[in-house]
Amino acid sequence: MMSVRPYADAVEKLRAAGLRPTRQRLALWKLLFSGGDRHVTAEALQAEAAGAGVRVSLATIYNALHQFTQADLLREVVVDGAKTYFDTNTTDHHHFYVERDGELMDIPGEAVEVSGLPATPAGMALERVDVIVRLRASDESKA
Amino acid sequence: MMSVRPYADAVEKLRAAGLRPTRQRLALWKLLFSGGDRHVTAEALQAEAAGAGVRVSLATIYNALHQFTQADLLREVVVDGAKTYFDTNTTDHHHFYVERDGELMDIPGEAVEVSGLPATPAGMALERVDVIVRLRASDESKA
DNA sequence: ATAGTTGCAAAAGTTTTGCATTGTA
DNA sequence: TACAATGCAAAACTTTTGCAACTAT
Repeated sequence: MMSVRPYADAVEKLRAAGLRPTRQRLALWKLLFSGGDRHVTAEALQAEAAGAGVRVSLATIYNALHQFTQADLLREVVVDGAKTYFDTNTTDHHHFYVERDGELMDIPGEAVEVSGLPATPAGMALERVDVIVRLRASDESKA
Repeated sequence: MMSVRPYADAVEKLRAAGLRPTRQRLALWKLLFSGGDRHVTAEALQAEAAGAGVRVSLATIYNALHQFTQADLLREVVVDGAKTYFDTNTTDHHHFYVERDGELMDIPGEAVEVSGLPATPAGMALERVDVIVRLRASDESKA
């Protein structure tokens, strides 16, 4: 018979990824995938979990984030040397990045086209093309 | 009268940037700008300096790299959360990145065009558009 | 002589690791 | 019960900071 518990989806998706549906992974899953697309850092996710009454160690958060990434449930986004962002949107897309706030926004991938790229060097295969549009508040008094 | 010492250019460029042409900065300058375009990490640059018989502390390397960056003599490139790269090419251009080797290659900027980007959000000004083409060795046995 | 620089070591920050404990199946 | 996952604390790393000693002008 079919389960009617919440998380039924999550349980199956985790199993499909070869990951046991543990309490922690389910809690993180819910935080990550309940709303729309999200961009989180390990630290922010831990704070959220804590706010939701779930105690998860940072080590476990990192473990889960990397496991989810390997299972193609998350995508790592590199925009700032200081912090690693994980994106719940794993489809082909790009990013706006507001350096001052550390805020990331998706740019749908279908619209964007990059032309004029040279051929991939011999012996190399194209893995992915990342476009990062860096923004600053236009009313910043300086610069 | 005109100086015929090596570094004459460097001395002037540093002065123009408001930086004293100290022994360390001149040595780093030479390492950075003697060849063609280069992509270096702080650690790699220190190793190079050491190999050239110049002892410079990592702290000084970081100081110099950031000062050069502020003076628009270098450009910071973010491709990997673990390490910060500095690029001696400050003109508008993009990058190939081979994750496995941590190798960066320039893609001339004139050729590349990014189209279909949505309008910059209200109150925001466009700072820069970075295109990173991630590559992997095509003969990698796995994945 | 003065003010900017350097070097060191220690601090700060993020991410990873090792191992005993716990929980899932 | 067995094996994977967790949590903690400590380690590993890169980058930054503070301050005494040094050096360019």
